[in-house]
Amino acid sequence: MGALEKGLLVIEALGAGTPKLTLSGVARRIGITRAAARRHLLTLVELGYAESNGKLFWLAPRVLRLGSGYIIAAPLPKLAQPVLDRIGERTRETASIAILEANDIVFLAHSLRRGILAANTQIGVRVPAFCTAMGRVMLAHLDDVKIEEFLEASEIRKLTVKTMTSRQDLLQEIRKVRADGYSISDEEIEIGLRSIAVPITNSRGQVVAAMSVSLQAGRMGVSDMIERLLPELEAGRREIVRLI
Amino acid sequence: MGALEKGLLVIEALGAGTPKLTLSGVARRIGITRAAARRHLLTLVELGYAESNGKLFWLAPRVLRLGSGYIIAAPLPKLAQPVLDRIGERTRETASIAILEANDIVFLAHSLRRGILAANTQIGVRVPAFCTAMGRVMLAHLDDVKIEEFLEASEIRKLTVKTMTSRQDLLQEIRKVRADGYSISDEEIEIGLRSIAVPITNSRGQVVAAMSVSLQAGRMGVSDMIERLLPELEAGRREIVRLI
DNA sequence: TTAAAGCGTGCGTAATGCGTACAAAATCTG
DNA sequence: CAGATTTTGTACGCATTACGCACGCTTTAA
Repeated sequence: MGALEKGLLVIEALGAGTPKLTLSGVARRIGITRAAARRHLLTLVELGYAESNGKLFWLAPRVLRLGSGYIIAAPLPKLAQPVLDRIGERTRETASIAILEANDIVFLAHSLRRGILAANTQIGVRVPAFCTAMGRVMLAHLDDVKIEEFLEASEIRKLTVKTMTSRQDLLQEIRKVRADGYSISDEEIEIGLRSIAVPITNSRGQVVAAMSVSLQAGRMGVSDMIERLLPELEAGRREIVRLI
Repeated sequence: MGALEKGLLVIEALGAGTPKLTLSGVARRIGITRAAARRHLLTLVELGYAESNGKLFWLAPRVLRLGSGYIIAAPLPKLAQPVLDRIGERTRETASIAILEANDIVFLAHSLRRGILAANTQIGVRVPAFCTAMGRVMLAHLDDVKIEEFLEASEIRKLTVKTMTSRQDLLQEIRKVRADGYSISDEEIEIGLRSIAVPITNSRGQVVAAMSVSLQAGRMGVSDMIERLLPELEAGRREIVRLI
């Protein structure tokens, strides 16, 4: 069913990066002929998923129905929400769960907020996995070959001066996470932001998500995080795994 | 290009309501033959947008790439963000923008949060338009016939005891909003939540979004909101309209 | 000013997706 | 509990759909 595949790729192409694209731009980006791109774009416009001025094409709000469905329908956020809220209340910090999608983590739920929340942590937001505690904790349960493939496919870039960018070091770090059972990102995403994360497994033991607590760097040091936040996360993790 | 159309409908069907659906269930819900539903579902599974155990089908995280693209790529949230932040800072309340999508409003951006935020206001979240200030302010710029059609198509239900549910009254209220140029929702969405909203127009004068300030009912009365918050919103509105 | 490269579009053809018809479950009923 | 009946999932031949080539036009470079 090629039409569906290409159409979805077109939507992804329009959603990634440049907001408005020309017909040929879309064709080039996903490697199809211009004629095909044209047919798909015109169809998407007709269906209301895209808009056009005849020259450029861009996404219409209707595509929100496609993605948001997952977040609404997914069972994990619902059953994890009370656990997140409790952790948030007990630690007075922000607790979140996220999943791995391509090279990014995607936030699915947060604890009810107390105090100011870091800017880029809202539901549906994507952050490169390689530099986040949640990302590493999910990667740690892959075998080394897969991890290397993942790192190879990732666009590794410095988000802060502290971001680890050597693929060698990252593999080493993820191996360490695998042994520890948790991961910490110390200002690697944003200066002033520290996170600690644990994996969430389904009943068959497969890692399906990660849960984290994030805080301003000034509030707690790394060793305190392990001592005070990790037990909370572990308790929450056990509870969620039981519910899944 | 029927395959694409039906495939997208299948995704929407899987995303709406029941998280897991059977093949025939999908077919029934969108009015296609079971054979067609089967082909589309199998393709979606193969492409990684859906998952299945052979009997039931559900969405895979990959669909997040489709919807989130719009929010990331849309220009409005980006250029409105500083305005929202300024309003948030000056009023010490939460400022948001949203668009109208089908029968709902969808939040696209918020001011940086100070204090506690109402639970169901995160980016991408949908709320029925008929009972929100932002929804009504966007509806007000349609003609009466369209508004009646909209109300007819909406599932009007009481979210709180204060929710206005008579289609007559709602039309009347929206007419009033049209005259006033702003709209207030007084605990119609959630007890304890008041909002005031103004429309955002593009350079051709078409209403493309709405901007609001929301607050806990205890903090400010309706007349104070008009007196103190509306001027801020108006100033922000002018600024955004200039930038569009 | 001309050449060249890039872009969007119409058209005949081959493959794709269509619905019908059948088999297998699941559900109802006496 | 067995037969009847509805409901569900699957295979196949045909018609439609989507494919890419080729053409004409626009924009960029020489």
